[in-house]
Amino acid sequence: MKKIYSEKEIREIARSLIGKTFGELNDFEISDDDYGKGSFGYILEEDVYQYGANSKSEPDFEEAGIELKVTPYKRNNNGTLSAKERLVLNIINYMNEYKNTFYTSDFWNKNKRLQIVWYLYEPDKLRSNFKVTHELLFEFPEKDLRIIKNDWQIIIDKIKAGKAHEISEADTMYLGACTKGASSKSVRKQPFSDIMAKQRAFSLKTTYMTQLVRKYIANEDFEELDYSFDTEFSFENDIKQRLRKYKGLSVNELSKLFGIVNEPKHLLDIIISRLFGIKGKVSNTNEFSKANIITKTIRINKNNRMIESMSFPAFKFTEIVNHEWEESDLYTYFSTTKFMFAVFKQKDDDEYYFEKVVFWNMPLSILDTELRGVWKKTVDIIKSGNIVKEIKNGIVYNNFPKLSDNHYCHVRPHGRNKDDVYPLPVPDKLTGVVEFTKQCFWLKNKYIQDIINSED
DNA sequence: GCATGATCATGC
DNA sequence: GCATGATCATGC
Repeated sequence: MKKIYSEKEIREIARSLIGKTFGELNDFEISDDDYGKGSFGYILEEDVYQYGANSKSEPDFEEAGIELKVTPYKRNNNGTLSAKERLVLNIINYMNEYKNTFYTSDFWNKNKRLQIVWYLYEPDKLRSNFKVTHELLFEFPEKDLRIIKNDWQIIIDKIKAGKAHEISEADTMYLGACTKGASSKSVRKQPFSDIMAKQRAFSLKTTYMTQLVRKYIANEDFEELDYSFDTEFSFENDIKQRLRKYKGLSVNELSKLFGIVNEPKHLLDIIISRLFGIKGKVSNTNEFSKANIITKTIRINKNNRMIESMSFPAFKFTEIVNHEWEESDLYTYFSTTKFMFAVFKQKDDDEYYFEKVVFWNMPLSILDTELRGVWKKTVDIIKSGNIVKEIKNGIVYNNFPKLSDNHYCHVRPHGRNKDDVYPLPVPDKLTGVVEFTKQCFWLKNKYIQDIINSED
């Protein structure tokens, strides 16, 4: 028989879990090998709360209107805490969800109140020894809810446009649509296109969950952006609006305006921070962190050209060869990261002037084709050990995909200097070296330029 | 002016 | 000391 809990009872039980391991909470003797992905949730459902199965679109505790979630966090090498995963919520029913408004949606019905149970993930421990450490009855703060409503609408608009198969987690800020299913072949029908779309679930992004962990577990504070709540509110438009008044001001004028002395290399970055009226980096603010928005400054020279391609974190040769595409760092990075490009344009006086900001994320259609190809080629080269092409005048030429090979993406060095290396899984055939200058994937300047030109 | 390798500068 | 965003240097 189904048990009915009041909110108070739910909370009391959640509190009673703190300090216990999953091994202690589990009635049956599950061997450690049998702890699967969902087993901690299962233990709470079956052994702790014993509420049994319920109808899918209702929250776990229907009468109290509370959904139960168990989720891991981890301690990083530098001592900070992070969420280990996104928080996966209900599967998106493409055929129905679009008929709803936000407040009648399956998402809202099921997830408006979340009883979160946190456990500490420790890589060296058996899973049965993972311990529950914190709990929280979570409701979305009003400021977040405005953004989440907007996120929900972005996902719905893609379904309505017959583009459910093009939905990317990076389309939205806090509420993502992550893939869910046994494999990438888990697909389902969508209402306005014959193309089968990957099965996806609403989820709170890993970065959003990390902020919750840092706020509620580590008790940290973050600088918050001050943005307006217009009726037509969207975060991106609000940011663009407030930056518009600085358009046409030179770097020099902006430096004076914000009292920046000298001309450090990251001057543009500082200016952007000051444009937002914050002390630290824009990307460290509450909003940008939660939404996983990375800022990049772009300079367009007076001949209307973006000189430099765009670099990203270096990859490890030994790790990149061990991943399938969909679990690779490159795929993860571009399928979950949104960018804010701050564009500065050079005029005839050689000075750079603030132009605009452009929000962008990599379309899946390019990520899954072009970037995948470049990534695959790179992996194959590393695996074969066929890395160095020739050494001429002390310059080491390699076989990695070149700028001229692909309109979107290529590979180039990225370290302090060429002696800044990572180990190779296979020694280089030509030279026999067992480590090589750090490399990263770059996005081609012309591709980025097309993106920023297509706006405004 | 472009392609590609190499390196700088800052923050943590 | 290292990771990362950003930019430089050289040869064609």
